[in-house]
Amino acid sequence: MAMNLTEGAIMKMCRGELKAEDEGVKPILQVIKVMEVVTKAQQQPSSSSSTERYWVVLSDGTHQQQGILATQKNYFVKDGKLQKGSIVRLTHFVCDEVQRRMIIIIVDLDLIIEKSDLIGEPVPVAKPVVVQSPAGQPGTGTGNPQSFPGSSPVGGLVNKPNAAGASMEPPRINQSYGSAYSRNSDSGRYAAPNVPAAYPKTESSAGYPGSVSLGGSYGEQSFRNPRSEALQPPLNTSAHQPQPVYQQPSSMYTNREPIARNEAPPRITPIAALNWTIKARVTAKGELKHYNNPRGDGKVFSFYLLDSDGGEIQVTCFNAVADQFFNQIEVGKVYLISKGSLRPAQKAYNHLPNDQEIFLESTSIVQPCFDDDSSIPQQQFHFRHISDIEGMDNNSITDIIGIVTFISPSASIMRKNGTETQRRILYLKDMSGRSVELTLWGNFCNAEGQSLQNMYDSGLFPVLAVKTGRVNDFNGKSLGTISTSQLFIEPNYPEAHSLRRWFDEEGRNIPSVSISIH
DNA sequence: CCCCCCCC
Repeated sequence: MAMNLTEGAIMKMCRGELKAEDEGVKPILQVIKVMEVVTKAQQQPSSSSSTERYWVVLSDGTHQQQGILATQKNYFVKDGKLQKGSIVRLTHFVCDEVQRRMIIIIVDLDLIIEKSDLIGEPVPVAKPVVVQSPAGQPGTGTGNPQSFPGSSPVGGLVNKPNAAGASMEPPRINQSYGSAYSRNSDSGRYAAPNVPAAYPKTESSAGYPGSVSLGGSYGEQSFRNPRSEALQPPLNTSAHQPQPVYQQPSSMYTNREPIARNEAPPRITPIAALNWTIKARVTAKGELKHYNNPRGDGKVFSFYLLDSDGGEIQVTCFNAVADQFFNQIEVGKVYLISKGSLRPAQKAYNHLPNDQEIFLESTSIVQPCFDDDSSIPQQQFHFRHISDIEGMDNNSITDIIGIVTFISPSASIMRKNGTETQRRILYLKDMSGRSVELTLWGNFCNAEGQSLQNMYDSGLFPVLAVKTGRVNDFNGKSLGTISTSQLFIEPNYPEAHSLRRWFDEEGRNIPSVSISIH
C-alpha cells in the first residue's frame, strides 16, 4: 500500500525543530523496530507490569530515530497491533534531548496501518546534528561518578544490546544560559537543540531514561520537572499575542506518566498572559449533588472538558457557583472558559489523567460557542480489552466496548446510608474472549439501560461503549458506572463496527470466559 | 473552603 510518511520529520525532530505535536505537525512515521525494555523496577515485586516499556525506532523513510512508548499505550504492542512495519501518526509526542540523544516520547498515536513493508532505507541522523557543548564545558556531572549512580544499568535500562539510547552517558549542563536563551529567542522556539536537559545532579541518573525504572509511581512530587525553569526561554516571545497561552499539555499525563512529566518541557507563561481561556467540549456532566458534612451543607457538580489537542480536564464548582453554571453546561457543547482557578486535581473525585483541575468561581466566564468546533471530538476513548481488566487495580477507571449478552431488569437498591437507588446488571463480551459484569447505577438504568433492555428483549445484542467505567474487585473483577460515566449504544465507531462484525460472524458462538464470578 | 462512586 502506498503510504506517505511525513518527509523530513525525523530530521526536524533531531534538530529540535519539531519538539511536540502542538507545533502543528502530527507526523506519519513507520515503526521499524519494537523492543521491550527491561527496567530495574520490574524486578521488584511491588511494581507490577506497569513498568514495562517499549522502545521503538521510527522512520520517515529517509531517517530513523529512537523513541519510547508511554506505558499507557503499551497495549498497542501487547495487542499485537503495533509492530515492525506499522504506520503510525504521532498525535501527542515530545522530543527531547536526553543523555545527548534525541528521544521521541510517544504519548499518543493513531495506528494507521498495522503492518506494511518497510519504506525506504532509513539511516540514523548524523550525530553532529545535535549541538555539542563546547570543549571545556563538559557539564557539572561529567567526570563525577558519584553524581551518576544510575550510569550503571541499575536503575536504568537493562535492555538489549542494540537498544537505541541505552547508553547512560551523563547529561550535560547547559554551558551558557545567555547564549541558549538568545538563540532560542531568535528561533522563536521554547527549546532549541542546544538546550540540554538541565537535570539536578541527584536526579540526573534517575532522570531519563533511568526514570523509566520508576514508572508506575503515582504523582510523586520529587519527579516534578527536573529541568531548571530558568533555562527555559519563554514560549511566546511576543507577550502581546492575543491567543491564550497553551500551557497544559506538559502536565496532561503527569500523574500516569513520570516519563512524560520529566520530559515535557514546561511552557513558560508570561505574567502578562496569565489570563488563560480554553475552548473545549463538555464530554461528561455529573449530577448536582447536595452534601452534608461536619462543616455544613453544600452542593457540588463537576464536568469534563476535552479540547482539540486531546487534553482533558475536570471542572468543579460548589454551592452558589454550582447553581450559577449547572444549567448552562450541556454535554456535547463547546465553551470558552476563563477565569477559573487551576488547582491540583482532587484525585478522590477526579478520574481524568490530569494533575490539574479547574474550579470555577463566581467571576468565572463560561461562554457557549455556537459554531460547533469540529476539531474537538465528541469523546475521546482509550478502549481496553475486557481481558485487560483482570490486571487492573480496584477503582481503576477504564473505557470498554463490548457486546451486551445479557441485561437484568432495573431493581431498587438500598444504599448503606439508607438512601435508595436503581441498579441493573449486564454482561459485556469482546474479542479478547472474556466477558465482564457491568453494573449500571441510578439514571443509567432508566435511560440507556431501558434502551438496552428493549434491544435485548428483541433478540438483539447491542454494542455498548462505556466511557469512564470503574473497575471493582467484587466477584473477581467487574465494572460499574460512576456519575461521570458515559454510555453509548451502537456507536458509530470503528471499534463498534469490528465488534459487530466479529460477533455476527463468530463471536456469538464463542463461549467467553467471564472475569466476573456469577 | 467544599463531593468520598452506591449493592449483592
